[in-house]
Parts: sequence; structure tokens; C-alpha cells
Amino acid sequence: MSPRAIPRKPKSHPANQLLAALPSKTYRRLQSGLERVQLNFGDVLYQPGDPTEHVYFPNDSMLSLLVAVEGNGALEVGMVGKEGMVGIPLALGRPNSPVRVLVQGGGSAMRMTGARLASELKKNGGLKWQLDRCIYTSMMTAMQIAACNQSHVLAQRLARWLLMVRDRVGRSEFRLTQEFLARMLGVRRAGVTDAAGNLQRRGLISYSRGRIKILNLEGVRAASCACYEVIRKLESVPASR
Amino acid sequence: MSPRAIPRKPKSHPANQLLAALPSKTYRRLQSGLERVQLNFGDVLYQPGDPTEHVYFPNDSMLSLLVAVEGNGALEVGMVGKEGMVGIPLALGRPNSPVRVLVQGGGSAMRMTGARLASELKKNGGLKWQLDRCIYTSMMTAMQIAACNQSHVLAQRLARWLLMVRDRVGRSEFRLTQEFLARMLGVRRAGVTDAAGNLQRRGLISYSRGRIKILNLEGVRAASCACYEVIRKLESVPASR
DNA sequence: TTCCCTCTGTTCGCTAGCGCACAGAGCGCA
DNA sequence: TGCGCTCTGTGCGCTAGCGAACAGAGGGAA
Repeated sequence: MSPRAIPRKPKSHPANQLLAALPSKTYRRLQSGLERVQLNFGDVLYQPGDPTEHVYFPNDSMLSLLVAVEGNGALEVGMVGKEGMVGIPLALGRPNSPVRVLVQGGGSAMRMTGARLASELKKNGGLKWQLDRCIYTSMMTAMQIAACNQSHVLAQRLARWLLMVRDRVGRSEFRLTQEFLARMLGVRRAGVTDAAGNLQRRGLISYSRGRIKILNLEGVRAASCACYEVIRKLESVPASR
Repeated sequence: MSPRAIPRKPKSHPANQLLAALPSKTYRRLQSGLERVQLNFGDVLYQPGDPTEHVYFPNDSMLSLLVAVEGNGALEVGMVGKEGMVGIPLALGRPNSPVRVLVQGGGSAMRMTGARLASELKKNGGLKWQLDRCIYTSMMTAMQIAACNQSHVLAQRLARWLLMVRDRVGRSEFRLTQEFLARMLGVRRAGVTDAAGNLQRRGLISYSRGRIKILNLEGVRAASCACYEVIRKLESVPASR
């Protein structure tokens, strides 16, 4: 369950954009606290209630933030790729994460202990600024998704979701079954079949046995709700002040 | 639109619990930056996109965080009373709030400029800890509401909402029309009439012409989803470390 | 007291999505 | 090559909630 450490030292130019945006002096100081780990699809980084020890900065992996609902499994309320980090509660001084964090796209990530993070934050080398930016993004994304879930039909939310995944994995093709997707969106699998089949018939995506590909980006954008653009713009806030 | 300042000086024992939880030395230092303002029902403290200047610490007022949805008005994604503050984006270094903040329960609040807040935060007198706690609560609440909106029927969400308002205004009776309530929840007014009528017939609440009263607290709790308890427990995290 | 305006109750037809179930299709593996 | 398992497509009856509309009831103001 716990991700296995990879002995290789972190590269000097970090793949994670949050780390990459740090002043190089700050990053060099941080390096000794960063450990590279391999994350595989289905790994669970945090389980609600469990004490958490590390924060994670994805390199090429992709993570889902899930809120458990009684009886209903768990529902996605956020997505983090190389643009951000997970473990915000730890960064805010909470000993555990109330959300489940699931590895949705395998790959590697850098991790750091909460204690080290806290001590680095006191040294004030631009890390706090990056962290605040990430907290802001996570919070606003959750709020937008809250409104979206209540306001938009499945077809739109599905399109939004595909676009969000694409932005985070950096590819237009990825592996995910309809079953999994339905769980993330909190709907029936058959509902996803329906909505995805519709997109496929219109030539916007192709979909087969867990392999999904966005064929017509503009088309999918048009099929999604405006929430996608709202969330996308959150990511593009300036990276330094 | 902009709330009017009240000349009276802030009380030495603050009504806002976030301020009250500060070390008294820190609070005394803060006082000169705090200005008491009167907030009236319907006032809008932040409009998405507008530059924001102040953060607000409610005394006895109650504020709603709203996310606008194209065509659909705006939907509530958070609620803040005397236990917290609004203006988190400002506290995170963002120049404006992407959410609308609406005064839902009239009363007073203390406010402070973002610049002053930033300078106080650097002095590290426990303010950051309180702020982090508030950010954590707002974020987790939004995530829970996102899941709730997707998972629970209107009747449950209505009950949750009434309980959340009660906790924040500190009374079991408050003034709100079904029309307003429907907007907050993102449903039809007729749907609220239906769900509220049901609660009323069961003797759990009384409801008449914008005056609503919780008669049977346990009953309303039983009618709501578990999200209420999840959110309530977020508020009760320890106030000092 | 009377009028008016706001708020609530209720109806109708309709759609999105549910829960369940089963058939078929493709891929991996023996 | 054939078997079996996973993934997708589809059908059926049902419920929650929508959009629109209208009737009535209660309070406040003149």
C-alpha cells in the first residue's frame, strides 16, 4: 500500500511545477527533504482518519481527492497532477486528511514529511507562496465542483471531467473504465455508457475497453459546462509575485 | 453597498471566536487594525472579479459563500458565522474573491485590510494558526457539500442546511423565505415548499411567511444526511496547539 | 378596514437519472 | 484456438426534481 521509495536522487530540474517554480536556492535547500516514490494506479495515499506523514508533489502521476459518502462509495472533489500537491491538511497543521487520495494515473512523485515542510515554511523562501496558491486552487475547485454537481447534467460533467484529466496527465489518451469514471462522478455506470456513447457517436472521443481518447478537443469543450474553464483558469494564476 | 463603519471601538473581548481564540497580546496588537461594521441582509461583501480590500470576522452576522453558475443564479458552497472569517483568497495572496459573499443574517462584523492582515501574519502570534484552521474548515466544507449535492435528496440537504444555519446564528428561529432557500440550494422554490412542508407536517419545524423555526432538533438531525455531522465536527477542531 | 403584495401550497406534463438485469464484444491467457 | 473474464451496450419500470402556472393566505401600509 505505502509507495515504495526509489533510491535514485531527485533530478536537479523538478518535473513538478510547484517545485519548479521555487527560487533555485530554495529548491536546492528543499532537495534533501524530497524523496522520489513510485505511485501505481489504485494506490491510496491517504485514508480518512489515518494519520498522515507526507505531502506529495506529483511528477507525472495523477491523484484524485475523494470524499466518502455513506453507502455511496466515494466521490471525486478534486484532481491533482504535476501542477500541484496533495496533503494540504498537513500543510495547514492537521494531523490527518479527511479526504481519501487515490492514485488515478500511475507515475512518480516527490514526497516530504510534514515536519520538514513545516520547518521549510518558516524559512520563507517562496515555498509558502506556492503552497498558498495550491491551497487556493484546491479550495476554489472544490467549490466550483459543488456548484457544478448541483447544476449540470451528466453529459456536461463527464466532458468537464475528461478535459480536467487531460490537462493533468498532459495527454489526450488515458486508461479508465466507465465503471471507475461513474464512481468518480457519483453516477451509475450505465449513465456514463450513455453519455460517453453520445460523445463517441459525435466523433468527439473514442472509447474502448478502458482506453479513452479525446479526438476533438473543441467539441468536448463545447459539450462541457463552463465550470471547466473556471477551474482551468485557476491554474493559470501567476506563479510568483 | 459597502458596509458602513460604526465609530464605536471594538470591545476588548471579541465576539468573533477566531479573534477570541488569539492570545490576548496578539489580539491587542490587532485591535487597531480592526474596524467594526454593520452588515445588513442582502449586502454583498465580495462580487466575483472585483478587487477585495478587507477580510471580515463576523460577530453576530452570518455570511454565505456563493458560486455563480451560468444562467442558474448562484449556489451556496459555504456558510460563515462568528466561528470564522471570509476573505480567504485575500489571506492567500489573491487580489480578488472568485465567490460572491452575501449577508444572509444581518449583524455586525470586524474587518481588517488585506495589507494589515498580511503584515500581522508575519508577526506570527497565533493568527496564522487560526487562519489555517479557518481555511481548512472552508475547504473541507466545500468538498463535503460537493459530495452531498451529488449524493443526497433535497429533503436531506434542506435539513442539513437548516441545521448549519442554526449553528451559525446561534438561534433555532430565523427569517428566510422559501424562495431564498431554494436559490441557496440550487433547486426550485416548489421543491423547497414540498420538502419543508413535509418537515412541518412531521412537527420538526414550523414555517410561515419567511419565519422558520426548528422545533425538534433531533428530528431534523435524523432527517438530514450525515454530511451535517461531518461539517459540524470540522468546526470543533482544537483551537490551539 | 381595505387593498395589495409577498409568500406558500399545489397541479400538470416532462426529463434525467436510478436500480436492476442481461446480452454481447473484445482481450488476455492457457 | 478456445475459454473466461472484464468491459460496454441496452432495456424496463420507477423516482426525484424540473418548468410553468395559478390559487389562496397572511401581513403591512394607507
